[in-house]
Amino acid sequence: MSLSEQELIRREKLAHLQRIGIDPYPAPLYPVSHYSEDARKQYADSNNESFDVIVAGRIMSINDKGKVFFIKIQDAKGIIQCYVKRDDICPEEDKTLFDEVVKKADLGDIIGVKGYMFTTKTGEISIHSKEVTLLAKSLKPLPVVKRDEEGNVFDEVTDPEFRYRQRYADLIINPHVRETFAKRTKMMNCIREFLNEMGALEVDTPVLQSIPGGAAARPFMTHHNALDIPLYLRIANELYLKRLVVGGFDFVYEFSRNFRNEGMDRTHNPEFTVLEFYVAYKDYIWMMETTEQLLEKVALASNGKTLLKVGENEIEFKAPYKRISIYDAIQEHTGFDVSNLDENGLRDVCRQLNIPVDNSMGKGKLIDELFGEKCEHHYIQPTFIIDYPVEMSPLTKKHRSKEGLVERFELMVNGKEIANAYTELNDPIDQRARFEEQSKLMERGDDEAMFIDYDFLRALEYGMPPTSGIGFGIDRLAMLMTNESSIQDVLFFPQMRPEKMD
RNA sequence: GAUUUCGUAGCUCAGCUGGUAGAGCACAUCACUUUUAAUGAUGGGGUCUUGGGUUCGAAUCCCAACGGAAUCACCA
Repeated sequence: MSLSEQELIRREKLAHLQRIGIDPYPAPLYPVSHYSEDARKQYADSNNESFDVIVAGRIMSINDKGKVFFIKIQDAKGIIQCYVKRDDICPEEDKTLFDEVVKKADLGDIIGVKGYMFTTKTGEISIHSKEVTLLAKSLKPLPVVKRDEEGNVFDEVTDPEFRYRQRYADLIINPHVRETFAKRTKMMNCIREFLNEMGALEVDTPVLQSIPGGAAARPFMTHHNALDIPLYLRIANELYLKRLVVGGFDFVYEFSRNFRNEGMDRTHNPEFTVLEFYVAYKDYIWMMETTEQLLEKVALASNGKTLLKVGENEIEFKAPYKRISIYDAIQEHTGFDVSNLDENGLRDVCRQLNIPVDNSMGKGKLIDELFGEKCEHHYIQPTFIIDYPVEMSPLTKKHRSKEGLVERFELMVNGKEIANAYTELNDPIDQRARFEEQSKLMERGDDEAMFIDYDFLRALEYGMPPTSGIGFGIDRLAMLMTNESSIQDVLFFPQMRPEKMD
């Protein structure tokens, strides 16, 4: 690995510091007293009455005026300016500290500053430094992003490859990235609070599964050496949470990292997070109401309001949301009433609408195609699409009154599915028949059809209470709440092709 | 996986129809004891992603590889 000129200079500085006895990576704790923001606020709140502070952070800008330095350091809460005067930090003859630590400081170095709060001539609340300590030397030059008083940003680093591969650097130089991830965490905390208050139990279920169930997708495969068996990374946790409902936990939830071996794009990453929760003695109508309440709370928690700007659109998360059956949605956007059509009739409609079809597609898949191609993208405001045909929902209970349908809804927001919920199928005989139906689809060449999980059927045979369950795409929800258009921007470390390091 | 497009200094980018590279910031040295995109002076830094080809001559044209992005396919 060859080093750039700047990297060589920094390494020489490091060696020099060590030669003169200054440890560039000291071990003892540094007694930080304030975060930058808190110090500034306390100072302003007390009518600019000074007090002592000890702060620590990364040097983001250095303004060298000779025997006076203005150094801006960034900590977890913000940036604060430190005024460093040579004769203040080195009142005696010996000016080593100033000459070696302050004068030779680099952008990116982490330092600690002891001093007191004051306001500079130009009116900036700053720290008048009395002592400066090098806490960690930075050897790699950080991209320099400058900002002026009006908030204009100069030379912003926007290269996605740099930002995703070196997220640590992205987080240092792009404050809005830190905000995005803070919002994501607020959102998850809000969901936890909401569910915990309702009496839910957060649980962990297996990631390594011998039958990848609960969804239709290609799994990642691995191998367990001791047992000498293939194992799959989970594509969903649904069947395990239902086993827990059978076991007597009435209300369980899990933030499940799922893995699907499919393509990657703006809304898909091979590993992604789904919140699933299951509530005994409820149905999908109750679940719609709960979903509305939850999303309204989430919007408030992460943005302080319910009307959010998402790309070109303004989306209102205040409950209640519109509900429309999938057949009505298809009729509305295509003009075709497909509610009474059989497989061949549906295939005909698809052909008329120029939707490519093949013979492996069953009735459910065809309806799914129609909705996906012609309807989905129209639903910008939160909308529940309800009452799906039984063929595309092998884990869902049959509709209480409508023949051939199941009690299921998907929540569409900004033209994308963000949640999927059922009144869960708890009839073990029916469930077995549905699995067998999937088996036939698999034989027909549908590589997304579900495997039969006999242990899950055994669990249902003990009796599962009537239950409603839901899965939320947490990454997509985070995209909505943070107004990001790519899943890569709401994942700290999105999947990338490995970099060649030589 | 397919198509389109991009890949020049640590960063952001120029470099027109081929004549062996420039700017700003950053960096180095100096000046300046309240600056703020500080300023002034001087200076260093690039096998132009990699490998082939065309040509007297390639950052520039052609082919391939590698990496990113967008669109499509698969999926959430």
